[in-house]
Amino acid sequence: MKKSERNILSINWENLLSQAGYRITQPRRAILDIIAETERPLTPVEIFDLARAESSGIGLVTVYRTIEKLEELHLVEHVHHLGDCQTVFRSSEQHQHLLICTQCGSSRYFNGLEVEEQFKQISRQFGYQLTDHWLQLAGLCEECQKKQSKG
Amino acid sequence: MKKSERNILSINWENLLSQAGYRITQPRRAILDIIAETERPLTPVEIFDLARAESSGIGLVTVYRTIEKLEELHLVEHVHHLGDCQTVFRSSEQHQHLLICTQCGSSRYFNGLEVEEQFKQISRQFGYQLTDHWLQLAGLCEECQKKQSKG
DNA sequence: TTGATAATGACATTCATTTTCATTAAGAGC
DNA sequence: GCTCTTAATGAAAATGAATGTCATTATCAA
Repeated sequence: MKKSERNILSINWENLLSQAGYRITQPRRAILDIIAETERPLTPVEIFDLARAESSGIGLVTVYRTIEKLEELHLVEHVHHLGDCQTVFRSSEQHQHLLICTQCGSSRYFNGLEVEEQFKQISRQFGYQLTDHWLQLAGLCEECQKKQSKG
Repeated sequence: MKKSERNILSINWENLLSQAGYRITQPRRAILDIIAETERPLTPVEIFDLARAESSGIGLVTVYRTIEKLEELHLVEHVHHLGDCQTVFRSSEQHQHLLICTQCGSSRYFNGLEVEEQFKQISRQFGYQLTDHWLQLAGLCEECQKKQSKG
């Protein structure tokens, strides 16, 4: 990838990693770029393959370690996709929920303030002290709906 | 486990497996019993260990294969617990959502008809054709809240 | 420019899951 | 109840993701 093409998001992540005391290295840069510019969740191995295609010599271990740090800084999060929960996608700014296409994997966040209020009520009703919730919607995106009706 | 103690649910599952053309074997029976009578999600390996404690000689492969069939008949489903999504829990009768304790894992289903209506609206709004949703709440159950305030 | 050390990648290891295959046993048909 | 087909089994091997180890390298503060 040419420097001029680099994603603004990934440059921003570099600054945040730097501020957190982590060093910015070539392998790390390649991994950041890939996650930042991909519109769908990726597995560690997928990131590894993509990174190898760009700049050879990156180790899978480095991918895991970089994901770890990005996760620690809440810049990416784990996501459900096709029965796998190790896939990684960039986080949204606030706490939001994911809407993911079952066909192409393209994903977007949405705000779910109304439903979250209901979650609290439901938990109270059963005597649970709610600490966390996991909500993810899956369906066909507009693009894939078009393709399907054509094919 | 004595025959007289066998879980009604697991006997019912036997009939459904039978009707689907699958044979009822001793190992299968032991696995059904364990899943049916456990009030929290279990990993395949946990089921394997429990089954071995009861009747020795059961293979881990058999556990995987039995889970596969139970899942195919929608009698169990995969659940999120402690960063793992290979854990298995018995399904509810209708489509319901899971409320799981982060401490002891004890789980229960709840009805979420109101929220499901909102999911449809949200998807429409973004042009997605909703096919599936994943909702899971996590928190402390009443028991674990008591223990925590004591300790 | 230098030096402390964070980060790297190759390699080894662990562990869950899948595949293979010879043997066993369920259960339908007689 | 007995026989026979074949689904199901468990041991062992294979796979593959994730983690641990360690000598070498490269970042970046001083």
